[in-house]
Amino acid sequence: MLDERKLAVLRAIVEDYVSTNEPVGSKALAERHNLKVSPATVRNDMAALEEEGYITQPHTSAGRVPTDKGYRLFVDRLSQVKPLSGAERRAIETFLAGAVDLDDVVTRTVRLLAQLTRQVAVVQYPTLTRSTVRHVELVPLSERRVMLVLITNTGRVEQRVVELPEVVEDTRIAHLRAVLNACLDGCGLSAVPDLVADLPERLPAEDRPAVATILSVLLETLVERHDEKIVFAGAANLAGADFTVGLRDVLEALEEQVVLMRLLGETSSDTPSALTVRIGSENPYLHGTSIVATGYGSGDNQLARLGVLGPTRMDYPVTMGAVRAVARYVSQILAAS
Amino acid sequence: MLDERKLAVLRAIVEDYVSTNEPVGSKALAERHNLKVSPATVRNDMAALEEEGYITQPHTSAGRVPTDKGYRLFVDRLSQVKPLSGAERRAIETFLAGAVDLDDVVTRTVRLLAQLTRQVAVVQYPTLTRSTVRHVELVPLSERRVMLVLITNTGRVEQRVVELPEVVEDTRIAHLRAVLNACLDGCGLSAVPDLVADLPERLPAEDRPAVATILSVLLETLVERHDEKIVFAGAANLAGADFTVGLRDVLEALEEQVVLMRLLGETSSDTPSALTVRIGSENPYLHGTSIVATGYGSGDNQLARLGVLGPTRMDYPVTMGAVRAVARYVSQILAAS
DNA sequence: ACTTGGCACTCGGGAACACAGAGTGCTAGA
DNA sequence: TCTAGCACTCTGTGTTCCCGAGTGCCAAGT
Repeated sequence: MLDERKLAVLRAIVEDYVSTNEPVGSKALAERHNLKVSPATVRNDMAALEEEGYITQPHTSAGRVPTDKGYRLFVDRLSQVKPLSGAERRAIETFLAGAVDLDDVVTRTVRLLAQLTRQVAVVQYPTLTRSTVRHVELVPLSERRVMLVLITNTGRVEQRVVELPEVVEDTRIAHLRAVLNACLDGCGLSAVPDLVADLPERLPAEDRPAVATILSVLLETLVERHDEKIVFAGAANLAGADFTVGLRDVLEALEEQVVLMRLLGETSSDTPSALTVRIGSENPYLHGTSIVATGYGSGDNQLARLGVLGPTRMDYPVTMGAVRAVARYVSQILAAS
Repeated sequence: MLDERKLAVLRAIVEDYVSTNEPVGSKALAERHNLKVSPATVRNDMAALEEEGYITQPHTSAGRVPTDKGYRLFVDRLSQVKPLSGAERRAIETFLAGAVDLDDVVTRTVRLLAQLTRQVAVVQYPTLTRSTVRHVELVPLSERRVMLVLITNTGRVEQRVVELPEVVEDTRIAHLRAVLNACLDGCGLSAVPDLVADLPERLPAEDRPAVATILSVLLETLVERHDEKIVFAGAANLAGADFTVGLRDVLEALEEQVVLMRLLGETSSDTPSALTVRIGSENPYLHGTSIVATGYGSGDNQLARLGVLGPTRMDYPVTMGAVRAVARYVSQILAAS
């Protein structure tokens, strides 16, 4: 059905269209790529490709444009991820190495990725669920208020102000802190609910109301942050691009955490670090855009996802290379800290 | 020079143009607003207004459009801030009251403001400089690493991992923590450098290298966050608007903290809570856009600024009302926590 | 059987043009 | 000082026309 040359034609069409943003015709194709056949032959191949749904023409007597299906075939079989240049790799490394805390790592990552790909970059904050507790701190603020601070091994810090049901002395707070840390230090966050379940019973009865309140806030903190924050950067890169869907819709999606989460997709449990490419109508919400994403995190412990979003007409090999490289470096940074 | 009726004409032109986005002509003006004079008279007034530079016409034989100078006069003398409806006020209150921590307050505020004004909202994080220290925490992570956590009275938490020059026992860390808290608790952040200056000398000589390292990180934390983070929301609202400057430039400015900071402007020290309106070319960088901003914070302690950015052609009375109201409510929330 | 050159056909986009309508400035009269 | 009338000047729109890029198909060549 699709012999070698037809695939070469498809590849050429995708590459030309991506770089020129104009429907590509048979004549130009035969010239620019040395296909060693005449425009007429190319036309026949193009007709076949159109028949199969890989390309289409905007109007009669215009050049051809790849369809989503065409891009899909291109990504799957006709292209290979383009690695970054040495200079780019070094730039990434030094830029990310300057980060001072987790927030900073994420901010730098998202900006870097946006600049590198000239698309919109999207980064999900590392999930807490797989993190472990490094320290729990209780800071008395006033007689009946305590600040609960939770520090994880990824450097994340969560804090909540807890209103106590009754006055609790500082020494009792200190004791509770010691107990909590002895109990939780080094444990995975997902194990926390089980571990603290019988805690009130192991403490003096008079403390129970306060302890129960504090624990409920602690658990709430874990749950609330389960669906994690997502940030984006590079919206300015959308200004030039033309989507089949309106620019407004794209910007709205970017500010809607839930939609963005769906777009980034789930990390497939078997190959978490594989690149996911969603093209045009393959996307759950935003048709007309493509997404290149991957999981990141240290080693086998995948923490979250990052990727870029752009028009369907994007340079997939380069974008995929950038996403993969950035994911690797940020994983490295996180593992080191 | 400008009698009462001419001012009325200018007001009518601004109002009409803002609502229709089309140059407004003399005939329509005389009809829609009951000026009780004929179109011809209006034309004479318009000629005068144009002479003075308050309005202009895009081409000969098109209606008139306000200039920046015209909007300025409108804002200063011809309009009054439009208060929000009761329903809106209640909605703001309940929405902001649901915030769980400082991050959440800021996020909710910026979204709220964007939705309310249908413009891009910009909120600066409360500055640390005027905050006071509520607690300093040192958490031993390993033999030579300590996490420094700084908690302020605004609920802000800053953390840094400190690499120590030598092994320090936990008990000595605990002692240092006690000393630090005794020294700093309740003090303004700006006073911290002075307060810790002689600290190393008051401690055993063997601890000095470690103490010096920790203190330098602490001071660094204060300095680094001095220029504060700014967030925005509602970029989707830019999609419809037309700026004289390109959409791309606006989006770029929004992602550039420094530029955004300049746009929000300084809180004037004498009347910190006054509304600042910058129209078109009055803006330092982004000509063609207007900014309505104000300081916020509890009472006389102005913490930071917030505002909205939109096209010069904006509904100033409504926008100013929304900005003012949101600033008040968020100040209230912050004061309570 | 595949490739190639030739040829008629289609359609989008740009240039040239005319026209209606909105809005203006000006002048004369109330 | 305001108003009515009038001639003038634009922009935007609709029409027409034509060029050129690109196609599909067919017949001839390898």
